[in-house]
Amino acid sequence: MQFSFRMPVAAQILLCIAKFDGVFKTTSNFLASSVNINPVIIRKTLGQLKSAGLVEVAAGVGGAKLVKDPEKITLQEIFNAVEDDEDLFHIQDNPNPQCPVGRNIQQVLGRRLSTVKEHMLEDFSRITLADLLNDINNAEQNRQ
Amino acid sequence: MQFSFRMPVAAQILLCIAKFDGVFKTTSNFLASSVNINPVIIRKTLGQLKSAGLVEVAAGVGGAKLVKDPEKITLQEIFNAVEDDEDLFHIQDNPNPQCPVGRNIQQVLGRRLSTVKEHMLEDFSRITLADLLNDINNAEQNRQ
DNA sequence: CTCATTGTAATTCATGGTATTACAATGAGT
DNA sequence: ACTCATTGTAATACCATGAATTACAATGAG
Repeated sequence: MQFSFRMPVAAQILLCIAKFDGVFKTTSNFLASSVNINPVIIRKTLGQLKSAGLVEVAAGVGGAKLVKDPEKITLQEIFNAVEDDEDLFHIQDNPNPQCPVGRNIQQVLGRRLSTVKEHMLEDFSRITLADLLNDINNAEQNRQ
Repeated sequence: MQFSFRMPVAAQILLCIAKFDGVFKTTSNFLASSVNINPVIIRKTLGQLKSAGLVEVAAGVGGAKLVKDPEKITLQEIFNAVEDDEDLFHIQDNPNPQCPVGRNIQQVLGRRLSTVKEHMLEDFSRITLADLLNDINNAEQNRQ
């Protein structure tokens, strides 16, 4: 069990936009070929990133641009842009109200797990797009 | 997108076993009625918890018991018992090797995200079954 | 031996993520 | 104004997986 593609795809999209800014027009087809995923998924994701105020997309002409500096874009924003705001874990909806464990489990576990999720988001908030871009550039250098 | 029932169910099972120790025989049917889930799922989960060395199950007779004190059982153990050891996020398997972003994204994002997962597991390791049992008992008191 | 229970396999069902097709709307370039 | 590549979005199909369910042999105390 793991989270879906969404956040990693969104991150890769933003990395490409940042990396190829001014060099290539980053259309959904261009981005799709980097990620190796369907262009429609790219457009949908770009729409979510646009709603989150991270990019602007040129309808008609094509291509996307960052609205904020890579230093100002965190993985938390990216995560929130493409994932619903829901609990980390699915806790059974209808536990037995007759059972002292069942009738309290949602509240008890829910509280504990929401703290864990908050910490995860804090971790994400400390990772910026600039960090990732740096990582990519370093990895490219080491490759040679 | 969220994690499945598994870990919360496993936690509830262990809580019931701890809570009803010596009072009721905690068969899969008994546990299933507290969680309100199919008994087969309970048995499968109990099997995983047994493999992890957290409980012992009386085949034939029925009923399960904790092998360790609730203070010694952490949410991390429970999580690892029922979830595969895999990355937190699914990162695209076949990114474009021609693209400088595509050919490095797995390594770069993977490293960052595995750190986040480690932190999550550390959080889990600080929550014990005894903590949850306490939470349940407190919630029960406040209910009156 | 009996019988409730476990362990496990097999099957079905439902959900949700991803792929794909299709097409109207957009808007710079001519 | 027209063209045309591209976006935005709906609709549909497909598939993987989690959960429910059925079935039954194996277990082991009484």
